[in-house]
Amino acid sequence: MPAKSATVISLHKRIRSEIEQHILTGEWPPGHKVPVEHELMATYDCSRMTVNKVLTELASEGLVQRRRRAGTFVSKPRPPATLLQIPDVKAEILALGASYALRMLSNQIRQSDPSDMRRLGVMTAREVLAMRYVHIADSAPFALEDRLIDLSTVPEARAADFTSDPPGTWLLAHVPWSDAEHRIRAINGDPEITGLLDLPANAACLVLDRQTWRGGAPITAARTWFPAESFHLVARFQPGSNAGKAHNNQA
Amino acid sequence: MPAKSATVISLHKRIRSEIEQHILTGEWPPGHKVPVEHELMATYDCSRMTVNKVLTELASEGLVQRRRRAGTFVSKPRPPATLLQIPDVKAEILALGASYALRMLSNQIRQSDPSDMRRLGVMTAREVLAMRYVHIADSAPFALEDRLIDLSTVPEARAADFTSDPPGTWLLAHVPWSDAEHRIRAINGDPEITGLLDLPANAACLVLDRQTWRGGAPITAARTWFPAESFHLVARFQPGSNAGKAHNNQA
DNA sequence: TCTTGAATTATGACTAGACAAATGCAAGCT
DNA sequence: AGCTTGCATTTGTCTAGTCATAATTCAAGA
Repeated sequence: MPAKSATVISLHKRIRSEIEQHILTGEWPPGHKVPVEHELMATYDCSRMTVNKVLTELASEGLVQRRRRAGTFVSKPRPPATLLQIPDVKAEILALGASYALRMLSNQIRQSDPSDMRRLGVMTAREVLAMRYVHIADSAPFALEDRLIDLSTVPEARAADFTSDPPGTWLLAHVPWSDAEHRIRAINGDPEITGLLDLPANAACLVLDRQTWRGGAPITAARTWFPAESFHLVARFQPGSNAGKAHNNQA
Repeated sequence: MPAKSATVISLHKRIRSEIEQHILTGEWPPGHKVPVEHELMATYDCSRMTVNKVLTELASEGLVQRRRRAGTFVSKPRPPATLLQIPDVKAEILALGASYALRMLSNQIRQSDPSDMRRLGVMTAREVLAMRYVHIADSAPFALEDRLIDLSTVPEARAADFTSDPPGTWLLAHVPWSDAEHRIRAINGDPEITGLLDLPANAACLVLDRQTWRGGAPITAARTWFPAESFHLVARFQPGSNAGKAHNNQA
């Protein structure tokens, strides 16, 4: 009988956070097989119900997937919650039945300057991949995107090919994230923006700022301009356990 | 020993959905005490672990709150997920340190016309409360709102006083919801809108369409216009178990 | 009256089993 | 080779308890 005294934190919480760590740090990448319940029983010297509780929780949150006889596997970074699907502009365009193309306007690897550091919310310099490109649907500009990727968090991005999949789609498919933030607002477009989107000067645009983290480390910061009137965001949801806090601000 | 054969659906799922029904239909209003675990054990003729699993799940999703010795209670409709806090414009304005006021432009109870029915997504006529008003922050227009409340779902709204709390705030505090949908877009405001918000003609606005349901029944449909540049929406979230599906559309 | 402290009660955590259901795999058959 | 079938593995669900912990209630004492 395992001693249970002196455990300040409950056992299942400890097991849970250890497994989460394995997944979040990338030590257990998507598709990796999590040890079966009997192994975890042995590892943590506890009963099956305890590890089952943990794995069931993680599965209900989508972090892992479980299949009888097969086992438990780390989920692929999921196309997720609420407003999150939107950043995959390529998938959205294809879903509309249009053809997708990417026009890269600029693309460089550089040391982060103060403005980059502010966008990523970090204090120290690092290498970043900075890009600006236009999403093209059926030969017409669909959205303009300005993106920064933190290469110290996502070194794989250095070798990624963004001609078939745009950076947002590539990141969704390859990098698991633990936190995200969206800022949405409307602007009267300035000539630089409207010009790239083939819009009349002063046309309204929907601007989506998106930032993601993995653990505490920044993954990417992106700003996307969508032409107004031709585009809107939809989100459906249940009250659920969303721990995220939402608020709005005046600039 | 309870028979477990012939149960096509698992026991804890059945218990769970029954309790959810009690809450969602309003039979167990916010603050209502859920039977203690031993009572539920007797009701469903099962072990404590089974009802505990159900109640723990519901608690983790925020539907109920549990306190040792006190018991389990239905949660107050929570100021919830992702972008949901935004609709409480009054709270947002007060949080900014400004004074709040409501200017009611129109307010009537009527049989729903075809346009109302489309907004609420229903096929049959019913009584609705239709309002248009401006949220005022420090004597200046902050947002314009057009709202429809389905009085067959929320008969209490008939007697509600919207001079201190605007309808959105009142609903958040009084009516639990099970589903919501947001549509967000930017528009170049037409003169009617910009006039009411003291904006130059053609100024960009952020438009938020919000609709909520309880069970399958519509609660309310609201459209809010926010001046661009002075306002943005922020949402932070984790990948979590958000069952909601999100997508975007072209109009 | 106010405070302290103990009894009570409900949840929280966990165990050590049980049987059911699904499914991947391999052995055997065609 | 391709197909079927049975078996072993793994998760899914559930039981009937134990001990721990928090918090409310209530009564005794200052």
